[in-house]
Amino acid sequence: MNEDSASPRVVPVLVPTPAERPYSYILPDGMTAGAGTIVRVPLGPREVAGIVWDGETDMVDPGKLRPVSQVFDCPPLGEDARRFVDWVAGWTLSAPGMVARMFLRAPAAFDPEPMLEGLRFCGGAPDRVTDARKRVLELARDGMAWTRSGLAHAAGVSSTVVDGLVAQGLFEKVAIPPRPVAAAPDPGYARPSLSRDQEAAARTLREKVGAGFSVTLLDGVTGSGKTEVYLEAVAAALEAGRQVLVLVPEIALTAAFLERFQDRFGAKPAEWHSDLSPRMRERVWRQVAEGRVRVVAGARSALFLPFRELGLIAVDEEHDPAYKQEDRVFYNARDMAVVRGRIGGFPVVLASATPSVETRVNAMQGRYGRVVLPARYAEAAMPDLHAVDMRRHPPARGGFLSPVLLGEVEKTVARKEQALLFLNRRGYAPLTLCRACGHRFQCPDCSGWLVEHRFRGQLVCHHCGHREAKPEACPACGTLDHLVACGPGVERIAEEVAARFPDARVIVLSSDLAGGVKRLRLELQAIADGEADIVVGTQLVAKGHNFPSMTLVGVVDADIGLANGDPRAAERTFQLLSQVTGRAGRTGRKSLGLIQTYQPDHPVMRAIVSGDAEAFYEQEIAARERARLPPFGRLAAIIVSAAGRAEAEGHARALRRAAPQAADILVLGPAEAPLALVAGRHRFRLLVHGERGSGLQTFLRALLKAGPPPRGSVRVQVDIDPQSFV
DNA sequence: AGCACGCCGACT
DNA sequence: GTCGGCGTGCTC
Repeated sequence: MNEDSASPRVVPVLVPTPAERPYSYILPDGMTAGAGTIVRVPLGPREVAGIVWDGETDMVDPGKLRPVSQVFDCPPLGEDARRFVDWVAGWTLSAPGMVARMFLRAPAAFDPEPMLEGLRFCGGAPDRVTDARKRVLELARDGMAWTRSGLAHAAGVSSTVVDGLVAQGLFEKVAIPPRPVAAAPDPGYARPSLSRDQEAAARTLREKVGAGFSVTLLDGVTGSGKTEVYLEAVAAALEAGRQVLVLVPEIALTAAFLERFQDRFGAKPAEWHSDLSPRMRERVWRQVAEGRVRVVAGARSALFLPFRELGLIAVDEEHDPAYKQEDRVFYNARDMAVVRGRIGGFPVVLASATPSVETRVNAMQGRYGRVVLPARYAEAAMPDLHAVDMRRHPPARGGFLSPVLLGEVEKTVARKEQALLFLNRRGYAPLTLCRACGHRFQCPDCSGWLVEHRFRGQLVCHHCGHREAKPEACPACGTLDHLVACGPGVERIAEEVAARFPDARVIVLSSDLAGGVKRLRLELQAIADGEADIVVGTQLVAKGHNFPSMTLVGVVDADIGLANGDPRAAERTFQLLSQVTGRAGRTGRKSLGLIQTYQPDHPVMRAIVSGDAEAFYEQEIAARERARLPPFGRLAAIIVSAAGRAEAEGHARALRRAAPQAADILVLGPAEAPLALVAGRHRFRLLVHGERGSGLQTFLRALLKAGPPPRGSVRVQVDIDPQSFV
């Protein structure tokens, strides 16, 4: 260190505030903290965790400077991770401190995990030898360290037996390192037997590992064995001594993935998702930082774990909208994974049966590599797919299932096989109205209808969580028993099915299942074990499960996602329907997919039924190119929200007026956001549409700087690459 | 993002 | 007369 010892050393520290730059702190004498070190610093009235940053410290009034209060005994955040924070902040127009905060999501993990208290046999004999004592000593004689309860348990005795022996001085106390959250995966544990196609794909991916940055689309239909293939890339990275991250859209539902991983590597990966207990969270975070965890399977936030030797990211189901985070820092984990790979100089694999248009185009234009798995693996056959024209086969009055679909359900159940009825709508009915006066139940804080959940007897808002008991009488006109449910949700479909097939075992699955993730996993396992005849579920059943005896998939309302004017609607619907119908026939039995629609001639329905995905993609890509929409052009949304409608609209208009001139960038709006009122806040939206290669972020920064600063309840958020753009 | 300070309604 | 609502402003 060549600093002038007379002047205090000042370090930049990124703290969790929306400030544009790191704050400066004094590093007290005797404290060392290089870039990446996690420290505790005073911030206003509280103390927070921050990260020592690099670069110049800001000139700041020396009287304001406060000292770093603690340097945590924790591996520092590496150079790559720091550049990643800077990049994500610049791309998303978020404050770097807010991005850094995502890396610091396990505060208790900054202190080392306490050592476990262990016991080691150090010789000698007890005063009296009993059976129980003999069993304990036999185990302990090898000189290994045991925990008190572990030793008692292994010997099949009560821990008081161990205590007795300890009291006699037969054991010495030793410290045992904390237990790893996941056993080490062994790349050679079970080499898979792959088909010729899989083998070729796996070889391509293996060759990417260790050869610097690359992105490869692994494109293969449901059941073609994508997972087995990219697990070979994982094996290669492990052999090279690198850590691996596998991103999955909804980790809570991917028990199946964990098991396949275990079959291949002899151990499960560490999991990372919002449902982890705080204790587990800390341990995973810490052990990732220490390099003790080699593989993490996680939701999008796992991208911000402190890996020290990351050498591969695989993004499973890369097209899934769940990768988009839309609060605080708006980011798409799939795209940020690519950035993380570029910074770290390692390969990224994007896997999907129905890739996003963006990724397809990137592969087509040669920016990404592409590996195709053409056929279903082994005996798994594709289901026979048909559209059911609801105009010609209408359901019975009050029902939503056509006679065609009901007939097939009946046959399936009679064969002791399983049927899945898919409807992407939770609850019983999406709208309740009064037949006497026409009153509709609306959320008091949002511009959406209240969804009836009959099982709970409630009306629920799916946007803000507001709930109220369903009344007997209409609150507007007071008429009793005249409230009617309009439209179906999964609960209502289950009711229709139960009435028609009273002896069938019906399971309803949606994210609001009581009992949380644990219960969900149990139910999914029960289905896989054949403990249900008919499953009624939302998109949550569409993702990655393997239900061996499922031979019929019925899509109750395939038109749902197509109604709005969103340019991504067709792509979304195509992906969802492909995924759902892919649940059928995964073990080679003859299987059927029926798609109920009022527009059987819609390109999406034709693509699904004919299996001609290529034609569909070509058409979608051409349409995007014509409209210069992503990835041919670039989009950003500016969302202005406020307590009052006028306030929000006024600020949005002011921003629009402040927009600088740019030849290749257009500002549209403001328009009332698709959901104008959420949780009591009114929202308006500007859409910024630029050419590819236009300096979109620079433009946005200039726009926000030129516009009035938000005041009062007004809040401004920027969403780069918005998922829904109406 | 938190957190405190500060000025206006229903209550120990 | 106080407790508490959330608007406003600041944090190296």
